[in-house]
Amino acid sequence: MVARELIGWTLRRGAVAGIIVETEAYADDAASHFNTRKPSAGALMGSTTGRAYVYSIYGLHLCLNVTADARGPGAVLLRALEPVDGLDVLRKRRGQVPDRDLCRGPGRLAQALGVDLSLNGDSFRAHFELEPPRARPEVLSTPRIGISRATDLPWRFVLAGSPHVSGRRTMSPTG
DNA sequence: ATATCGATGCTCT
DNA sequence: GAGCATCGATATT
Repeated sequence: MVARELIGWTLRRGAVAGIIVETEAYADDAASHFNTRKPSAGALMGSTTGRAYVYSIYGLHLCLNVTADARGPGAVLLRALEPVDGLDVLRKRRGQVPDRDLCRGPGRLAQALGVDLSLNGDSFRAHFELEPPRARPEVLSTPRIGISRATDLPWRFVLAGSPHVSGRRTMSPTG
């Protein structure tokens, strides 16, 4: 699955870069915009590869996806990065938040990268650059977050042990 | 530390 | 008119 293989890659946009530490896969399942937003998103997810799919959610936030076909419709939602370059730009765009939260969560990530709706449908490579990981990262899979359908599918992928993944922290601090 | 809740606009029915 | 692939602030332990 493409979403899994993207973990550990470095995503660059201009002076800003971060390691992809969290993704989710959407295909032809009940939670996917391929089904729930069929007229607008369906065509993009169903018949393109390597394009940006950007949408607004809850009227306030944007989310960034890459369309990718794995013998069927699909897209990968980029949920979190570990910032590695252009921290000053990220802080400027995100405001006064802890560095850990600069790109932790899909809405934050989109804001930190300066993503806007005009990118929707463009070639992903026209706006972003991807560098492969040096070593093979340890990847965990979990159910997806923030959806109410098809919650049983383990299509969320995270870099093991990364403090930059989104979601509530349930672990003790002494680690 | 966790739990709850409101904001706000786009898309589909 | 309803429902979101969310975030940040507030209230409570």
